[in-house]
Amino acid sequence: MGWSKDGGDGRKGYHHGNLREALIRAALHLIGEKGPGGFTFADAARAAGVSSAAPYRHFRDRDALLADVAKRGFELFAAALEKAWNNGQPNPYVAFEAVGRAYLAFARKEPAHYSAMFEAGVAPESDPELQKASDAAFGVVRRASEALTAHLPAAGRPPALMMSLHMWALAHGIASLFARADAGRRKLPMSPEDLLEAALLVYLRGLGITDRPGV
Amino acid sequence: MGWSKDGGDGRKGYHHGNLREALIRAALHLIGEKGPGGFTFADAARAAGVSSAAPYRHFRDRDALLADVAKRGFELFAAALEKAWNNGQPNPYVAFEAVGRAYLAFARKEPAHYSAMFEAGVAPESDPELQKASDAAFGVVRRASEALTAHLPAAGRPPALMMSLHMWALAHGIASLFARADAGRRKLPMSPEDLLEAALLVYLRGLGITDRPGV
DNA sequence: TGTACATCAGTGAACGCGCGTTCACTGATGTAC
DNA sequence: TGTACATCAGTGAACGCGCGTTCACTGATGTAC
Repeated sequence: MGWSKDGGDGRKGYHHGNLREALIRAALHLIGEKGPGGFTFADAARAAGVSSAAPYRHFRDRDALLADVAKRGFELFAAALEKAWNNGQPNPYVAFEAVGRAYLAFARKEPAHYSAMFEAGVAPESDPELQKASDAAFGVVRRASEALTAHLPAAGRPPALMMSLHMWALAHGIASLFARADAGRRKLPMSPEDLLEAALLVYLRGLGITDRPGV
Repeated sequence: MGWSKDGGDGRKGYHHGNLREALIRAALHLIGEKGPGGFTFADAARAAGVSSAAPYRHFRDRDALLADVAKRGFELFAAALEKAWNNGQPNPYVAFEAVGRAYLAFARKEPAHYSAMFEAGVAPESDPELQKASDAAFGVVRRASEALTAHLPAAGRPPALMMSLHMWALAHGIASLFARADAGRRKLPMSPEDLLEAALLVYLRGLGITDRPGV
């Protein structure tokens, strides 16, 4: 709807004006509706109000468009996590919880980005920019883990890398099983956010982080 | 290969003999190669050495076949977890770890089943048998969690349902991110099994389960 | 300021292809008597 | 034991459809002078 010929996208007659952006938005819409598999180049062109040959001016093929969607997704994701982390304010414990909630919120609010990022089979190594964006997102979790474990006695301190992988996997598992938008979602007798927060609480207690440190 | 006309499947001339099974095996092979999206009814028929109209004698459509694959996947999955749990022997702690390893092993050894179960958008509620098989698999984790928490003082004892959801999400997250077979797999500086075992260790310590109980 | 020209970003027609699905059909199998 | 018949599980030809991709083309835009 929004992106056809007469939409507010700056389409000016023969030239679209911003077809690249319009195609990406169309892709997001289609992926959101039918999953990463049920999105075609031709469909995206149609949604953008343009001939089926036009997308080739902007993307090598369908996979190139998908990779671009994944890349942008990781950039948005990294920004959302970074914002939630908020430099560890007011304290690392509270900020870490906020990161977890931001993770789930992203999966729920941006299902198309999320599935392009994690379920479309796009290899992060396939594109340096994609890799970079993906690393940036994980980097937030990693730094947050480092901040949280920094005050523990060095002797039994867990590796921050390991902790961040645990948290990433946990959040991803909860998002994939219980917070996804499509029919595959499992029923849950509580909110995904509560489930994640409870797990975080137990996990941190297991690490010896028993209450809000610092301030 | 194995399932064409002259394979060892009991094909006897005009009648295939066991086309239903052959189609399911073909589907598993194709999903394993190209993902749940990249599998077609026509392809499955071809792989089974049969005309493209033949599958309609056994499955209403493509989705019905996919649902069947998911159902069988859950049945195998439940059996594998059950076997690993081994009635909590030699003790619940060791047995629980074995369940976690079995979870990852299944995702790795049966990628086609796994993605049909969790990533193909098949709704567990769509078929009572599918739902039952799915519940059975989760039931193993749930019972294992109950056995592990049984010895804790009733006062601060965590709900076994919550614990089992945490473990399920954790194992699923690790499997999805790091143990999948396709291009989407993330690199990991350790084995998925080690990562899961370490997380389990921390989590159980957080619950107050500090060492192997019982015996 | 106007004009000529290069470049860009679209068109639209065409192609081959494989998929899903239907249809009347027919070979093989099982069973009643 | 043999035969007639019903049923089952396939065939193969046909259809409409949408996709991906290529092609020569052309309208719009920007710029040198």
